Amino acid sequence: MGPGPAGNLFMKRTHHCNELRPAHAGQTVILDGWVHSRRDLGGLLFIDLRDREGRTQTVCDPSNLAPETCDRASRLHSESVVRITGKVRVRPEGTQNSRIATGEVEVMVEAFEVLNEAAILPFSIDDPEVASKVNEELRLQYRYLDLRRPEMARNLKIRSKVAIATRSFMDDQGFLEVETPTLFKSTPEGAREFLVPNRREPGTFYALPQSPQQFKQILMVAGVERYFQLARCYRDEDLRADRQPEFTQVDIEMSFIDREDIYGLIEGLLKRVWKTALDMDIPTPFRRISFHEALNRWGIDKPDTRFGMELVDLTETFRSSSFKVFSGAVASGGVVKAINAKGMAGATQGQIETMTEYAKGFGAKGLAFIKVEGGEWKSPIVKFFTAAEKESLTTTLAIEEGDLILFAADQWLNACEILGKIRLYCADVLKSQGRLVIDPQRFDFLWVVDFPLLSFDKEMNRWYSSHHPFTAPVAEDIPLLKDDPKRVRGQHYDIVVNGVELGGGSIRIHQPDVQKTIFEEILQISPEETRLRFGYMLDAFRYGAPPHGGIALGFDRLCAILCGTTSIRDVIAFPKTAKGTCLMTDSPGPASARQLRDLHLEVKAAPPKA
RNA sequence: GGGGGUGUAGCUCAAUUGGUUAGAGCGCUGCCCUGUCACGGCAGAGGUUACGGGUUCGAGCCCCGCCACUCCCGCCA
Repeated sequence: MGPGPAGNLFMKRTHHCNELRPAHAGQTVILDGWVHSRRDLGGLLFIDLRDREGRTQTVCDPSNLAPETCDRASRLHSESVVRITGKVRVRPEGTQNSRIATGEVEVMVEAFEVLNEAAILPFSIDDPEVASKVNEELRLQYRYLDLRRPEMARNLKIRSKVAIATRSFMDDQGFLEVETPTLFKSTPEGAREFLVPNRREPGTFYALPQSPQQFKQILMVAGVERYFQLARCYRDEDLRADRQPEFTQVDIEMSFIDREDIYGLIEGLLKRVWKTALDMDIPTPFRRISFHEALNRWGIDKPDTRFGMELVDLTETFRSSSFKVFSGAVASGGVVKAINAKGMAGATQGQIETMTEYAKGFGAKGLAFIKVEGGEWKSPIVKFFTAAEKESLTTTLAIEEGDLILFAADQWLNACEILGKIRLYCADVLKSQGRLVIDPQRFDFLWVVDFPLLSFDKEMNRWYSSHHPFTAPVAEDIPLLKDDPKRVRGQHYDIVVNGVELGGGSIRIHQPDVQKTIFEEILQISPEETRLRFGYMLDAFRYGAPPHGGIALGFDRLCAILCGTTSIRDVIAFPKTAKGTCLMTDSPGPASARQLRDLHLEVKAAPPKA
């Protein structure tokens, strides 16, 4: 054995595991890392050493190494941490491995030190095929092992690069990064909040912010002019693949600007991010689509435009049809729309049923469809159609053998949303059958604009803000506010990529009279209540508020898209499960009696069994 | 709160219509092996079929309950 552990005490690694090349041949190096795999040929023994950067093959050759050392090496477990000292050499002819970057060389082990012996692993992490299929429950419990997998390490690296690129870009653009409190106050609107009891005054609570929305507007009044923050946000709502109880936003606000400034800024930011993370040049400016067009053509306010199957309007075709389901819908002010799911005539009973359930979820009675199979239209409703109606369908929907036509006859918004949902379902089915292939390198960015400022709540019989009450109306629509609120467009915008809502924002109201109209006349909130809920903001706006606007991007979703995953859990180091628990730390957990007493809290529900 | 999916060896999965002692690959243990890189060969250990009930002569499989993970709806201004 070479230099003992004592001799190595202050010797650090000389290279990382993705660094050595033929040019290093002859050098004595020290590598630190994890035992990725071990191949014991009886005499020769290969140990692949892995660190964050990559892998290097090391070789124990019994002809120039003490038997005792070889013996110790042969008993190394996977994932033990070792420090290896040895001499770099070019691999013998024919034994190079072109699949790893260091595959032309190897390190002849002279000595090694076990820094930490790994126990037998709960799951293997050296085979990406197997590891990627391991139950997520186990991966989350042993997250530190999961994160060692090259794929997860890559995701962490991309996330870091994107965060740094964002800060660098925003700095270049003259923005200040300002931190805002995470101990905030409870606000009645919006998502359910996490509450933090206040020890100093019994019965009072902080709330964790759903977003820094109010602080960033106050910062504009404070004269910051250009603010951004990678802000942690908290929402106590049920989880999804793309929603965690705590998540990160790229939060941005600017003064003295209009919508175009935001579009240009975000296009520049995303250009920089895509270049940094994927070395891709994305074309700008992005396409802009009105809310109305998005619903009308794709049936959703965040359209995935990477494939067709667009909605077609058939209202005029069926206005006076003898098929009362269609003509009746038109007569009561609705529309008839359809999509052509090309190649889905073979849809199973179960698939048709799933789609029918979607339609029923929107209040429809059923789902009309036509399967074009064997040269004929197979459908329960086609017998009601005239020759002219069939002719019109064939033309407008470009019907061919193998198509599946799906109809919605309802009020415009509902009909659009039904088909929008079904369109996405059909795309999923076709994708799983390999009949719809989307280039993973394709990114369809677009702005959705001209959202309605207000929506009507039928049950409460009143208007409410589609976005939030500080969203400015489009200037030319302000006269409509009192007479025709429905037609007022907000200066709100969403940025969408591949059907994912990446972020949204708006130009805010900075004129007190418009704000007063919105609160008191449109939203019907009393001056007293307005004062209570938004008092400090309205106060701030009295002392010189610049016109301003901003946007927030979902940073986790952004990273997920860049990493090619659909679950943001894959780009968060320590995510929560769908029930909001952490399987590694076993949180949340009960509080001690002492803690509760200090906080003046009494727990009524039985604590979960310890 | 509601609906769907999954749960069998450490991991990934099998197990015919409810029928003998629940199998395979990887991993693990032991032995052999000097150019492997998913090394190879031989042998071996390893199971409360998530958990609790029920039906049955007999349950991994059927029924009821429950737990965990996951996807979706509601929810997320």
